[in-house]
Amino acid sequence: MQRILHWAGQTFSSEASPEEPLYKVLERVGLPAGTEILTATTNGSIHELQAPVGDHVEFQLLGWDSPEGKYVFWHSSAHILAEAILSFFPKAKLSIGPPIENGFYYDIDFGDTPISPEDFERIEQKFLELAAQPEYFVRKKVSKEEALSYYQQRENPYKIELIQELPPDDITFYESGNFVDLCKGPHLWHSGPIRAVKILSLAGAYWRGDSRNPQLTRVYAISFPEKALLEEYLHFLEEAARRDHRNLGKQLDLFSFHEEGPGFPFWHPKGMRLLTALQDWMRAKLLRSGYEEIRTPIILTQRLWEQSGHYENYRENMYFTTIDEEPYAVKPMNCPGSTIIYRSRLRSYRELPLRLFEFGLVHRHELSGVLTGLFRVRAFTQDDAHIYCTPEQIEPEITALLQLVNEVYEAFGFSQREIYLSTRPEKYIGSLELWSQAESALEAALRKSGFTFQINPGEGAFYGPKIDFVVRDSLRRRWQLGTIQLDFSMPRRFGLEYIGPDGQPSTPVMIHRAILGSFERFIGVLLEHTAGELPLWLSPIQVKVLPVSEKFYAYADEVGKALAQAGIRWAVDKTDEKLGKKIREAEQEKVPLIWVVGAKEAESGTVSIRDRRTRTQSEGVPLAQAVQDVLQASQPPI
RNA sequence: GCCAUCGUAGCUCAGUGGUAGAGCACUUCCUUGGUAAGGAAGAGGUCGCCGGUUCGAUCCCGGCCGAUGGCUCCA
Repeated sequence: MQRILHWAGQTFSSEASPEEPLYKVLERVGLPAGTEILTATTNGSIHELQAPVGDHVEFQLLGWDSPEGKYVFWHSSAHILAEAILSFFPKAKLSIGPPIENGFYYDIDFGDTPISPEDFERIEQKFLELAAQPEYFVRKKVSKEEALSYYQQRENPYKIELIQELPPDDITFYESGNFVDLCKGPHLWHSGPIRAVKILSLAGAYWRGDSRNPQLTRVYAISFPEKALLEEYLHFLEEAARRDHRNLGKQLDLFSFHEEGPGFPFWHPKGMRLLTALQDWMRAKLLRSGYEEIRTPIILTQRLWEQSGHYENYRENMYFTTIDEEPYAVKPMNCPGSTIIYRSRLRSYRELPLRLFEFGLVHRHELSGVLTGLFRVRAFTQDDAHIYCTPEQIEPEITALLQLVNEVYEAFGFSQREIYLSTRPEKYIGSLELWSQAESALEAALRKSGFTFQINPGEGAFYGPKIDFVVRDSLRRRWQLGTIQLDFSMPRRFGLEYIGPDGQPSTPVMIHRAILGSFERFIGVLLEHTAGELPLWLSPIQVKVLPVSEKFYAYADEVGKALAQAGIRWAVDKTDEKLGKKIREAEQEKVPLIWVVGAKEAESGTVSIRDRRTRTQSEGVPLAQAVQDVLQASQPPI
């Protein structure tokens, strides 16, 4: 039978019998089987190189560049890692070891002899020795009894549990070297291409992700076909660490965290300048887009949260207090407050859509172990809004919202975006008719706006479908920011109504939406995206004035006054240091514009500008013109 | 909350069973300087908190607090 192979844009063909393994076919036509070519797909599913070709005709051959190649590569690496670990920890019990987005892990019960980071080096060395032999991955079909008795001998309850849940006629072991593991595959033909490995970290992980189960040790690692690729990856990790917003927050004196309030950020003066610049911009933009601003109380009576359903479903994450012997709760969300304003008087259909936004400060009790800088905090300010509209208005509202979201992300240079539409889950409230109307409105709006999006079937909230927005930063990391959620539940729970043209009351649809998500988290993302080099319009200090010596303080103050009058954020450095030192400090502060003033400038009423963004200098710019230039350059995007 | 690792000066970190150090920052003095660190002196720590072992603990042990990496990527 004739087989067709696709590799690197070329097509090859060869005769092969069904029993012949795929790698033999490759070798016959002179392709780099098992070195550059790691695996293959046929009809969209992975076909191992060592597997007989069977009656498949067409094969797409895949290397390191493909997700499937990496998947197989890392899956096999997990086996080698387990083998290497077992050589030092013979009593360790394996559970599962899958490939992940960046590398792979293995969850292992180390019993009484725990692994520590000091063991990493010798395990890595052992790993490379094993991989270099190389080890061939051999698939073996075994009976359920065989499989069970193998792991009963080794007293491994995890594998036994897994086997018991498997169909009896579809259990496979993979052998590689002296190592055997229960595994469905697929794997590399052999370990030869695995030439570099790094054990990254240890973490606790519950067996099957359930906190009632025993906790295993998860060993994270990553492997590569070239040492240079590992180096590159380690550089990426270093760069990510350099951009860590927690470090930048400290270095740039923006915010801090303290034992006195774990998970509650303290905003310093420069951080507040950034936060308010961001909020001012957002506020102006929303007011221009047909929104009205509201503010609702932080503490509200517990009865309200019982009515909204939060008390029942979200109590674990809420803070409670007592006022005049009555139970109250600190708001974890802004929506109930918004509905109170909605129903504060009778509403007409003529008012809809009613768009109310609130920069709402919410408090949520997050588990202590999940707190992470500004990314996961216990108090944050959402750029929240609630749109009350009729079912017919959903589509135009979503269309307008998509445009708004687009403009906002574009303003920060988040040009790579992913959009997800989540549809009706199994458990839902509201009528099927309303759901399908809403889902098709969301989809129609997305299509009309020309955005590419993915559908996550059944992933919507029980109270309505939603759209989620994910951006990629300059290091290509993914961040979920905005969300648009339709809500059929809350308007009913709170008895919201509007009077229609026929004089009869109807229930509005509520759209919850946040674009940045929370200002705190967004600032964290923005700091990592820009490595702290914020755009001029957001910089806490836009211009730093550096007098060459004490003699020019008076002129520096004059310059500062001009900046202040123009509404530009500025600072002057009056430390007793030489100019070089002041420049260095200002550069490390990541100030976009440095204005040097000395004898020449004072005399001629000019400034000498050092621009961080263009790495250029221009001397003798008249003060008035320099101020105008900054004003113009610091205009926020639309 | 659970697991692992960590917690020494404002920051970054070194160090030891016999009550502690560096660089930067800070204060003072000298210096009045032209595009990424001028010089000198000084001040600053109950070595996260509580308890235990010890003649003696920052160091060893336990608990607590906080931080970091993880904890629905399922053979």
